Amino acid sequence: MGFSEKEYHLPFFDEYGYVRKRCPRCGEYFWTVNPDQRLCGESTTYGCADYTFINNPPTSRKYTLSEMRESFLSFFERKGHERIKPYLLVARWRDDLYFTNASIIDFQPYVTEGIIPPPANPLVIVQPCVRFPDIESVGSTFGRHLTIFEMGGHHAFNYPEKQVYWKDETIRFHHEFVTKVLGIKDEEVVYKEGIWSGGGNAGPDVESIIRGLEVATLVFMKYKVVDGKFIELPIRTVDTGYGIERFTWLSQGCISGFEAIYGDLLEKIKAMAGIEVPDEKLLADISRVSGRVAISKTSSRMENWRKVAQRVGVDAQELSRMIDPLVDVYAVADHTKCLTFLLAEGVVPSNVREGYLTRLLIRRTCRLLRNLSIENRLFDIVEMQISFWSRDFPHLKEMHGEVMDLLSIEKEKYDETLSRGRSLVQRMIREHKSKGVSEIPLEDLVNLYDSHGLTPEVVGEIAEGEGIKIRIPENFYGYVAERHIAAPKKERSPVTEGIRDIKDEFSDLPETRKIYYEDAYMKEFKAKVLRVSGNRVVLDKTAFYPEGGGQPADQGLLEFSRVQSKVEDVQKVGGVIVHFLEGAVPEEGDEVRGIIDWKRRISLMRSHTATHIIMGAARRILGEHVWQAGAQKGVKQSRIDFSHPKRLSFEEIRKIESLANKIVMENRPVETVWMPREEAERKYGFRIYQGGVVPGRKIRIVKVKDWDVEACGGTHCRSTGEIGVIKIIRTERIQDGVERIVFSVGESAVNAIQESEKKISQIADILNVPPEKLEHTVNNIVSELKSLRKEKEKLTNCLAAYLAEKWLSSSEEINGVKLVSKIISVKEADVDLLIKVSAEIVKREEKAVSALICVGNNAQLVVNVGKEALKLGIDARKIAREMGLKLGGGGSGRPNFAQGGGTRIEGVEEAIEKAKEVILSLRR
RNA sequence: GGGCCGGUAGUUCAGUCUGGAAUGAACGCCUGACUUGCACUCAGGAGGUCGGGGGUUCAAAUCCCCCCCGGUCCA
Repeated sequence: MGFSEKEYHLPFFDEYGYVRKRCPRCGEYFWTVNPDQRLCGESTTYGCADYTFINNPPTSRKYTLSEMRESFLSFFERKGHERIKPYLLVARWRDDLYFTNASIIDFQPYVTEGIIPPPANPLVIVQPCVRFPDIESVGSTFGRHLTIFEMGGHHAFNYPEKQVYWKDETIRFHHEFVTKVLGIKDEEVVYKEGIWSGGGNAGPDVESIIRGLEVATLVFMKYKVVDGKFIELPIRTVDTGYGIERFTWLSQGCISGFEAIYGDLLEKIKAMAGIEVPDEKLLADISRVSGRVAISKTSSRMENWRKVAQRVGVDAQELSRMIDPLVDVYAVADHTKCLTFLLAEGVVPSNVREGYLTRLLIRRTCRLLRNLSIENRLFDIVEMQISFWSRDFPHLKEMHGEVMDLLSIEKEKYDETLSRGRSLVQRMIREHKSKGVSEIPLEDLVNLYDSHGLTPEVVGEIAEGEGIKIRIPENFYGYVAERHIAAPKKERSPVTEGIRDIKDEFSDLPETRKIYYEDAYMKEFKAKVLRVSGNRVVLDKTAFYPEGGGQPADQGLLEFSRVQSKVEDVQKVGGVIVHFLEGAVPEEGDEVRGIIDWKRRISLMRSHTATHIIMGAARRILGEHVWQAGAQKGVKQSRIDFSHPKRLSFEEIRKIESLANKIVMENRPVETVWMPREEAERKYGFRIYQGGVVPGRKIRIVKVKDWDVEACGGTHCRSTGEIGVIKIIRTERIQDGVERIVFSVGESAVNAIQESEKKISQIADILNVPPEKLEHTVNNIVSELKSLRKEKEKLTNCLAAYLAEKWLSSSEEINGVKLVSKIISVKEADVDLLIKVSAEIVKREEKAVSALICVGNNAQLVVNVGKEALKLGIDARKIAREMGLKLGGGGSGRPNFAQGGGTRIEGVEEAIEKAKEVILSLRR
């Protein structure tokens, strides 16, 4: 779907003499002031242009990143925009993506959907962004792709009743910035038409191309995409993205964006790795054509080098050898910055979500460093990144300790994975070698990567040392991905079905007045019935808390015309609260009395406030990386999940518990206030979003005095003392990097303590010792058990030797072998003993065959054949099988030893006879 | 959230597919011999609820189900 010329044909273009053209190579429309220009001028894989700013910048001077950022911000400030502080890298206020990957993300969906007003309008922001999809390209594209970068955005939100500015002004602002502030000539600036869509929104966009490099995208968001159709949005948003790093590179005209961004930091990494910088002129030539590089799942780095080599006129292999180390250094600079910023925000590397992406980044960095033979410098480089970026981002310094801790834990895990993997691969290789296979099959490579995290490169290294070949197909990762897709998908039943059913049913009703927010201690209330539908009742106001924020719904009674019905469940549908009754229902218009099950409700309130207290305690004991990852309150037990890289130690749990109870005992006030979202964010930071996304223009802030502040919709105690006591029951590990604390409060906590006390005292009673001597006694018992077991073993051996001797003396000679056959009751000897006796017999008499049956509820038999008897052709398996059949079962084993059995115990005599028969028949 | 791999001696692991004695292997540990001493070597020894619980079976480390713990890939 494309937009017509009308969408892009702005007064600005006519005024400045721009003409519209279509690029014959890439097929895109663009605007230029140069009537002779044929191609669009963007350096892409189509080859419409090269970077012509290398060693020849178009700006009037060189800018550092910091200067460029400031120029951008202050220009738009002068143009009436308010400067806004950047948001977090981890988009914790959204559930549809992990990282902030554009400046507009900060204002979606609440501002763009019109739920809350923007913090300023128009506004300007420089937002650090993280993007993982292009990670493969970082380095090879000389700075066009980065995993972490700063996006400058000036945004205007146009409401039907209030227009700020739209397309023409936006392009004029951009043009003035690049020409007047940066000093780039008009004719250098090409505008390319485009369509932007993302996050459910879409609109036309204009990309700004200067000397081959796309430096900014000006998006005019005016549609919502629903079922593939564009629907006009009431609020039209100017969404611009200026690549601050790209502008900086452009202004410096250096070899790559990395020189421009990192300066001496890059030089230090180069020096560490001892990089021989290739010929400057050749390097510049490569950089100029690097816009053609596009690495993806279908095109490898080598393929791209072939393209570049062809243009520059060198051998592709040679080019790769020369330039790969430098490209790796570029990627290291980028990745270490990114991981430093992420860890500084408290992201815990794990196997899920943003934690997993962070883990990937760290592991990738380690591999790059290994390529460069400076694996041991990871921490040095991160140190350098922290001090380098602290100038502009002071929080990095504050989080220095946390960053290093998280990183070293993760590094250790990776090292363990690798060394585990190494021995695994070695064993695998030796097995292959012993079978005469000279190449590791693809299946094994996939398995090693998928199940053990070993990349084919790592496997190759080990294989080389073992002298075995491996062949890595070019599309290895694509192949692995395909296998994942092939896995069958499971159908999931929609749990919200019931809710969806009633959604429309009550949508015409006014919002229910929430008494539980006005007075959380209201136990009874009077209200009017607005709607009754089946067992579902809606009132004009209610003190029943509907399920939400991990707090279960209230229960209780609804009383009307001297009838009481049980309130089973309470749900919120939009702003309407629906009560689910059991039994009789009132009439619409009735006056009813609601009675809350207060014992339940107060327990839940205590649990909820306790959750906030524990979060505060965990953060203080464990560190700033502690973020809530989920919570559920209950009457008996509640749980709270949070990010943390290690299992909690017993000591840590105790500290958290003690600290939490200290806060309880201090009886701190708990305050709840409603305030505008933007004000809350400004005042308390993004920490308030512990419980996840909280919709709405005004949000409810719950404050435990000088301890914890969170956006929360739950009901809370007035002061912490009401909780009584918090008892941590246990901890679990939900996922790598996510710990769960299960706890009880108040009465339930006391019950839990009493329960465990009871258990101890019961155990003490069983052992007949006072509880304080339990440990000692149990130790004694265990060691006694062990020594008794050994003793028994010894005696069994003695007994076996004795019985063997005894039974051997009553053996019968059959067909040249000495058959010892016995039927023994399980009361006299169990199978284990018989096995020993049997072994003893054939050890003593090599011509012996022992066939013993143990009879109890079933019959189990053991057959041993002595060495001499074996030579005569006697097979224990055959005897055991035949005997087993007589017992209604079967048997098997090895030629000299076999077992069998069956349930037909009356067949034991027959079985023995059968043994004799078999011996007769088997004799060669 | 889904897929895959693993849990056996203090440690690293065989054994699991194809049920039948854990004489398990190596390293480590203990005792002794050799040695001025150490290392090496040799001889001997200790060390196991086969992650837990159910089921199938005459018989389960092994097959089936559930749970716990660890690893890993993908969204």
